[in-house]
Amino acid sequence: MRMSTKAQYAVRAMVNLNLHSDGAPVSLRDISLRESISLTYLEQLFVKLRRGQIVKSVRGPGGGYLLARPACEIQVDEIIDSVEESLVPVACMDQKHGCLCDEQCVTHNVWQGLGERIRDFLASITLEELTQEAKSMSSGSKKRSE
Amino acid sequence: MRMSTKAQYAVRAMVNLNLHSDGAPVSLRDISLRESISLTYLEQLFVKLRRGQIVKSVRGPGGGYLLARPACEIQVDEIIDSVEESLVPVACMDQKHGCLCDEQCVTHNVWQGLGERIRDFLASITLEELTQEAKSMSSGSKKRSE
DNA sequence: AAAATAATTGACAGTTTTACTCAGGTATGT
DNA sequence: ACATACCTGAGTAAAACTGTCAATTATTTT
Repeated sequence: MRMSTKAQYAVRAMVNLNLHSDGAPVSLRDISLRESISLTYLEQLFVKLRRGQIVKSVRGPGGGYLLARPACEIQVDEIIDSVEESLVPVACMDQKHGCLCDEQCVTHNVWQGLGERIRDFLASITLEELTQEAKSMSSGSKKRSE
Repeated sequence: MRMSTKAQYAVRAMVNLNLHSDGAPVSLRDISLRESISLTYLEQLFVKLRRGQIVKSVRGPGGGYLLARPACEIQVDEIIDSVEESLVPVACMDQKHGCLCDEQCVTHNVWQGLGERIRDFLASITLEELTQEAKSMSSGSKKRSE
């Protein structure tokens, strides 16, 4: 079981974007420098994030990206959905076509249930919350979560 | 996010093993035929399942595999653990070493929480339950789950 | 003891996915 | 016009996945 680094980068980048935005667009170059993620790779990710209605782009000098919605309305599962193919753990159940395997899918219910749990959990976390946590981590001492 | 087919095969094979065991060992050849999984691939999986204390092997003619414990004491997460590297979704947190990334891991808590949810869910399902479900599916009509 | 069965092991190979880079292009502010 | 920064698609090296093959070891039956 594995989450792609693509998804991890996307979440990190979104937190960083939200953390350093004060109304003005944030350029990918800045995020790239701060998070040590290759600029061209970030560009790829943000194309998808834009298509997923997570961010808006502003072109030209002084341009960059803005949140498409308030951070409290952006859920982590939406970020990952934009960037990855699917959150559901097994191939047989594409959300579009449903499950193709009729009979032998004894274990189908297991994977389906698991997929639902994963989504529920990630949907329960907002970008707002993550950003707040990041703030308290950098300002306060190193470990503050527990 | 994706669960490897290896894990899926392992769970299917274990259900099939439990379904057709009546005290005597079940050979991989039988499981291979019934589940249409290559024999040599099954062999790979069962080596790991044996090391994971999920099954016991009996060599020689009439040999095969037996459950190492009663089915009600075998949890799905244990099956997957034996066969896959880790259930935790991201690389940075190996259960052995803990997380290596100190500061920048704003999203660390997210993945850790997710990993716990996944484990909790899969640990809540036993091989016994899956086998019962499989029985009712094959004896009853085709769809009985809902 | 010999033969047959079946688990056991390690090495290897084809394919797919991942994680990027590169080379351009397009829009926009100064 | 020019610099900035988004936009796009093609390409690529490395890793992981999904198996196969060959050979060995242990056990039971004859």
